[in-house]
Amino acid sequence: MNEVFKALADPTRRQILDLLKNRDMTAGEIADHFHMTKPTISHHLNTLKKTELIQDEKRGQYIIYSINTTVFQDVMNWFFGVMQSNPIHKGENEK
Amino acid sequence: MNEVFKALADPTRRQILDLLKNRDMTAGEIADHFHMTKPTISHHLNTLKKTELIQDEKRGQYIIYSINTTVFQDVMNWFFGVMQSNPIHKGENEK
DNA sequence: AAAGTATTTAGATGTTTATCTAAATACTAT
DNA sequence: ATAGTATTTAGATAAACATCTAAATACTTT
Repeated sequence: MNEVFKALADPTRRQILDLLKNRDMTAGEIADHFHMTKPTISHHLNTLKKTELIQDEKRGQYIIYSINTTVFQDVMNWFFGVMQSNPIHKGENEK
Repeated sequence: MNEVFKALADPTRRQILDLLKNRDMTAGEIADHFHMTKPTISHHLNTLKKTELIQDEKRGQYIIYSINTTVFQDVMNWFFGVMQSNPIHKGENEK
């Protein structure tokens, strides 16, 4: 879970997720959207893959990346948890 | 927005938010929950404050910290955006 | 005003991380 | 098999970050 948050902390990696939400893409296509070398993007893809935020599939000489929304559920749950303050103490902010 | 994600990337800072979701706390009370020096916690509090994930209020010799859920909305919106894949292309993952 | 408590600021240090270039691997097509 | 294309691995470097100790600031109480 900590690894997921760390993965999301980088703007390039979040942009990759934004790209993949529209359609699956090869590593090269993804790299073409950035002003960075392919090895750098490959590193970011690997970071995302390790957290299972994305998955890859080899097709011929290409590797196709796609988003995996399963892990997002967990992150969302943490957010919901934080946003539901304890009602006994809620309102103290306004004092 | 990038600063918010970077702030959330540290486990100690997320734990601070977990503490503050229950009740407001002084800097000292927060620090007592961790095996770290007070300056270190102070630094984390400052990072959270800069992103407006928390706010502080001076009361006498204490400084009371509280959570600010406003910013969480923005982060949540990003997540919702990523999780709604483009329907035209959705389903290609299963191929 | 002096002493005590709460918190932050300053400065230093070791670790992690984003990025690069160069080289390696893997597949395709001639 | 050779050449070409796609992608990753390895190794290096510089910047960012978490943490510490020591010192400073600010408030309270005697």
